[in-house]
Amino acid sequence: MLLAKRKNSASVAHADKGIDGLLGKVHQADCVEFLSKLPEACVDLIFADPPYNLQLRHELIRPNLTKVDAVNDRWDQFDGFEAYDEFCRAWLSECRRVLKPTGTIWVIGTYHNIYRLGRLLQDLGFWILNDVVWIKTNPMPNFRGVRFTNAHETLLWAKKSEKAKGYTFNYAEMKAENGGKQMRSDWTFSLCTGGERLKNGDGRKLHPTQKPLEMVERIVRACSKPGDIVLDPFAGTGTTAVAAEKHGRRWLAVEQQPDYVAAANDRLRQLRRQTERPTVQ
Amino acid sequence: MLLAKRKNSASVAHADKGIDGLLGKVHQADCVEFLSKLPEACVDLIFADPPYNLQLRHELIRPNLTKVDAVNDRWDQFDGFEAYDEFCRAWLSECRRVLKPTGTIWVIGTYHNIYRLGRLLQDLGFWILNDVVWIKTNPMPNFRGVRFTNAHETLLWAKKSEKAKGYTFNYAEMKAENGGKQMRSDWTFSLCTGGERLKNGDGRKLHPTQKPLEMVERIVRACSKPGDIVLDPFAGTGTTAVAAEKHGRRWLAVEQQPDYVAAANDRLRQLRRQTERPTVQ
DNA sequence: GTTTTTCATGAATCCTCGG
DNA sequence: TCCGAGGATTCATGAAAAA
Repeated sequence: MLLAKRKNSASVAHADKGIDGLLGKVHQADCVEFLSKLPEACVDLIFADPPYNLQLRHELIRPNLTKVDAVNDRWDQFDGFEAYDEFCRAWLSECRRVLKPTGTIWVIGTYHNIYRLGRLLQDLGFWILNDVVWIKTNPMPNFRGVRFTNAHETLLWAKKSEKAKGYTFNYAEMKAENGGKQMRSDWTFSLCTGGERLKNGDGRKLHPTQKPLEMVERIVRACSKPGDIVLDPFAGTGTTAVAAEKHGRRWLAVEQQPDYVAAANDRLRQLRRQTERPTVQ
Repeated sequence: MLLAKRKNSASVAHADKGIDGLLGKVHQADCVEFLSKLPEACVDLIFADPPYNLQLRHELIRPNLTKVDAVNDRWDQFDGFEAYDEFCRAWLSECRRVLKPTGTIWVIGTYHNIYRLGRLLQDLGFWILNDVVWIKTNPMPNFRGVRFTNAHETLLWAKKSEKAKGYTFNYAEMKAENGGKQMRSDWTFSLCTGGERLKNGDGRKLHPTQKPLEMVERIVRACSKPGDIVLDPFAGTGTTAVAAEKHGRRWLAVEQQPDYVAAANDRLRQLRRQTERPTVQ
């Protein structure tokens, strides 16, 4: 099946050619199909921000009677937990295959999906190193007053297996960043807004869930070395690619939706322009 | 099997007698066996602090060459994830059975077990309302400098099913407690230490993971009403019972280990004495 | 130009009751 | 099970508009 797919695929069969030719680009492709063509054990760090399967059933109206612009994109629709689990098992398995034994993976989610992801990681043989909580300084309130304000998301950091050795953790750099004390598992960042948030032609958010660049940069700096290869299987608007490039890591990224791919490539072109010719004072 | 067990059991068969006679006591029993004898839909709130399945493989030595007193009790030993899952499926199923349709359950854990518990909750039909992170002001550092300081634990709050209605959430009280703003999903408490921490004869901690009373009190006040019935299937040293009693809730608790049961009952006797005859000024 | 006010908005599983 | 009415409900931030 997989072999047949490979032969029929229009894209280059790169399984045994290394991945040099794929680096530094956001590839428009299905994530699992793309990963299946990569050679084993070829990346050092993975950052994955998959669909959350939010299962939103109704509209939500604010107290001022405006409607909340919720995540209702096609890519977040799954036919129940089983379908979501199956999808995640597929991409996580491929991630594990392409991860070097010295590499680590990060996954982000909310209570809607993170418990499924965490258990899947463990079932697939990954070994969790930490869970980290992103504490949001400015979360959306709970308008109906029926729950606690959902003010955090969860990140999981895992190595390839219990026995895997030699993963990268830049302890000293993290300690320095935290004012001389060990970096803890609770990280505080604001939502991605303002100039950092990519907008489309109408001035509206281009992607519903763009992550704060600073947070992804911390992950890249903590868990990889300059020259390492960083992979993002759900690239979205390319935040991981930007973080990797800013810190001298090599990278490759996959994204299904063409409009996100275009936006990400624009963003990266702009970054490179700025780097070559820094802002005039 | 279960029926036979019931007949042979020394404890009273209380399945069809209500649970009034069981209230206000810490029962020494196997949790699943005890719960299986309770009638359906008889409790309003459950707080469960199950074994974490820490999977500690080696001793951990501090930089000053002292040994870390880790959780290595028999009750935290499981034969892999599968055995742990099976155990949790059993007690969570019983919890769901005895929970009223208007009731909710809280479960606490770390990355070692919380992803298994969260997914199990979802698979059993519970509906997660929030995950809450307990941010520790004074966590144990990571002595080897190979991971981030593990500075939080995770609590899950769920109702009996997606369709379940009428659960208790004392929104206004929580908002007041948080200085007039909605209570968020990140809670900061210090570890249970000092006078609150129960000690045995040697002056050593009696229980390895005694939870901060203030945190459990918040849960009791947020999610139950005076007179409601609170259940703790892993009572340990009776923190949930103390919290319930302090706030005028009825309660019942189960604990396997006789020494914990004795300590919890001592603690509750002391609380009642204080309540009857407040401290002389 | 400067300060103040208004307004928009963010990964959201966001109600209850009676007919 | 669905529908409609009643009623209770928001925080931080940045941009735009107004003073």
